[in-house]
Amino acid sequence: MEQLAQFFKALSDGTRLRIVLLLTQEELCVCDLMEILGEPQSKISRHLAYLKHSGITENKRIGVWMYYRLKDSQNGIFKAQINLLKKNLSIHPIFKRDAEKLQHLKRKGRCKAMMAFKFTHHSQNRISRSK
Amino acid sequence: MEQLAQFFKALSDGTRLRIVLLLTQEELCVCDLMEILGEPQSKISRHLAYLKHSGITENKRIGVWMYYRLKDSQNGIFKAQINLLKKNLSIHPIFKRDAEKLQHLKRKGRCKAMMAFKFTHHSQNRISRSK
DNA sequence: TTTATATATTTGTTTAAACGGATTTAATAA
DNA sequence: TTATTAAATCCGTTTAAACAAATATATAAA
Repeated sequence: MEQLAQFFKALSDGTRLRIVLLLTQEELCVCDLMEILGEPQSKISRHLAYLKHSGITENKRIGVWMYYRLKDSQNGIFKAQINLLKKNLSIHPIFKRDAEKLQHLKRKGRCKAMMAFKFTHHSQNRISRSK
Repeated sequence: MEQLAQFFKALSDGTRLRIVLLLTQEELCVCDLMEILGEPQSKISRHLAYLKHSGITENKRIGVWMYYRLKDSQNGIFKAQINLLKKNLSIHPIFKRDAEKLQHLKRKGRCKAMMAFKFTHHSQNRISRSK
């Protein structure tokens, strides 16, 4: 009960809703989300921490980047509610725009790729910085 | 967007979740909800006002009683989310218990019927107090 | 009219979030 | 080692809710 209320509280903020909808497409790092949402880093990080604490997301570190995704072993009710949201919000202007920005970002190269590109042009280091 | 966030904020409180789930069964007045949830009047009223303000419920007065129901012309997304909740929460102990209490209340007579009963035994007034 | 009842609203207090900007931490490159 | 970058956390302030208890309002009964 408390868990369910907390789930809805996590969805009761516009920024978090946008993040969750984007994460239904694929896992993303903080800088991807900063770029797509146009919000400052501390704000994105704070909301991601809130989503994690609410049992909605989980994350993994890859080098300097922290990737967030919807939690695999998520509560079945959570999963169903989010799937329904995804289905119904595909035409909503804001979410649609965010999804398009994500596609654009993928085409032009995400933060990781961008950094790698930058590094290859400043030095002879490998593309991947993974540990 | 803001409307959607507000919808989820309305569902982010245990008392309001219980009220919404009960209202999926039928319209109820404040005293019914007080009895089922075992919460004080001001708390029930406050949460009902919040749900109304969030576009989830509407109400009508019948005599002294104010009946609340899920808004007929509700946002389609809201309706879908609530339907899904209803479907998935029928086995949840708290909501199940609330639903049972409601059935019991209907069998033994709701507040309106109780008051009418009381009045018929103290005077010769009609059962219905409706204007 | 006065009285009783159902509900709404106010009051005063407490707690949770939200925010931008600054700082800290962790990883890696130089 | 130092420098750089991504991300987390802290700081100080502001706003929204939650609550119980008290009071106000509306309706209908006596």
